[in-house]
Parts: sequence; structure tokens; C-alpha cells
Amino acid sequence: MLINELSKRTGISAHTIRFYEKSGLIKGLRDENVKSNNYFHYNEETVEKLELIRDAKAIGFTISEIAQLINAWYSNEFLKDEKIAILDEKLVSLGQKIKDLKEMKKLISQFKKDVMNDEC
Amino acid sequence: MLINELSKRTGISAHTIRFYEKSGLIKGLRDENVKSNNYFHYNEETVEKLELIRDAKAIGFTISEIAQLINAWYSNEFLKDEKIAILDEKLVSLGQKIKDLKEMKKLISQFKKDVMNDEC
DNA sequence: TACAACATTAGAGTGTAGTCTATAGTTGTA
DNA sequence: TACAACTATAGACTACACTCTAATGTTGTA
Repeated sequence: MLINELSKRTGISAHTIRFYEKSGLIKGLRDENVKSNNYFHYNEETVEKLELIRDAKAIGFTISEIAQLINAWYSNEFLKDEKIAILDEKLVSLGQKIKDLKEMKKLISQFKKDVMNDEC
Repeated sequence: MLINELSKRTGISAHTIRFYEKSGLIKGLRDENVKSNNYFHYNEETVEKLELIRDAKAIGFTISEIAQLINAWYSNEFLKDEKIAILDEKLVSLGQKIKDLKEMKKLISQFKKDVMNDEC
């Protein structure tokens, strides 16, 4: 599929998709048989990747963290052990983040109680 | 205390503290009795606020969200009901974020299993 | 009193993650 | 074949959250 269809499938603008392409998060392929243009062609894997990017961004992962994640999952450039190390690292940081969020939730709940009891 | 001491107490640079002052997150007071300078003086409450800012930023709150939070807690400009509404909104979004993080953790755990089983 | 160490403001510069514009070429339908 | 709708690239612009520089003034100690 071309960029416009990919954009419609994922809800991510063509501009942003090109930005991700430049950033190395996704990779379109050019059809060697067609000499008249140099349009990028995208496959289902790219749709999956863009969905992962959308979700990972929403929870605060940076582009370079997402790049690591995508490489650990889709690329052949890493050894099994390296992939597992990257994924483990992300699991640890996610666990810490969940802990931090829960603590903040507790703190804000306490704020709320204090406000309700007119203690501020 | 002056800005340098506040910086040392909180580990936040004087530059950043001035940025937060400009952004309306904290408020230093000038000593009316001293005419020779216009140094800002900060109190313990500001230390607390900066610690809240540090923690809230770490879990992905934006400056303007933190401003809301600080106003709901420290300011007298809001009615009790308005304060509670702001705090409730933050509690809901924190709950959603925790859910999203847990889902991502599950996804990455699955990635890891697949990598370990050589299924990619 | 010299001067290091502090304080202020205005404004410029940085990194991240887009978002948009301009320019130019290609494709598919009336 | 005209033309609307697509594609590409380079580079300018934006928002956020700092981070730094320059210029200038103040304070406290040797």
C-alpha cells in the first residue's frame, strides 16, 4: 500500500509517517520494476509497527525508546540475548512507572480528602 | 531563602526555578523593607511545590497540568467543588495511564516469550 | 575597597516530536 | 489531453520544557 492508504489505516498523517520513516522507525520499499516514480510501498507489518508506536507514545515512550523496542522485535540485527536485555529493561522501567503513578494517585487522593475536610 | 538555597534544597537549577516562576508554578516574595535589591524570597511551601513538580513531571504530567494541580491544592482562587473536580479528573487520567502501562507490559512480556521461543 | 559570589532581566539557543509549505514530478479518470 | 489527486524532498515553523548567555546590579568577606 502507498502512504495515503497507510495513513487512513492507522489514523497517522502522511507527514508524520514520513517523519517516522526518516527517524528509522519504519521502512517503506521501492518497487524496482517501476522506474517512473520512487513511491514507497508499505506492508501489514508497517501497520502493526505504527500501532505500536501510537500506543507506546501514549504511555510516554520516546521515539528512540520505541526504535529500540521495534528493533528488538522486528530486526535481525540483534542477537536473542540482546533482544531479551532490551525487553527486560523496558519491563523494569514500566514496572517503576506503574509504581510512581500509583504513588501519585495516592497523593492526589489524600489532597482530595483534605480539600473535602476543608483542611487547606 | 534565596534562589540558590532553594536550588540546593531541591536539586533543581536556579535557571529552571526562574522558568517555573515565570510559568506561574511557584511564587517568590520580595522583601518590602529592602529597597536596595529585588531578590525573591522562597519559603518551605515552595520546596514542597518543587518536589511535587519533580514527581509529577517524572510521571508525564505537563507544566500546565501541574499548574492546575498546584492551584487545586494551594490556591484560594478555586471553590471547593472546582478543586475536587480538578483532582478527580487527574485521578481518572492516572487510572487510565496505569491501565495502559499494564497493557504495554503484557505486550512486551509476550514479545519476550516469543523471542525466547525463537518465534520471530 | 577590591572582588568573588550572589541576584536580576531579556532574550537567544537546544532537543524532541511533530506540522506545514513550497516545489516538482506521477497517476488515473472524464 | 486536461486536471484532480496523488507522490517525493528539502527545509521552515511550531510547542514544550528547559538551558544558557549577556548585561547589570548587590552582598559579604579578606
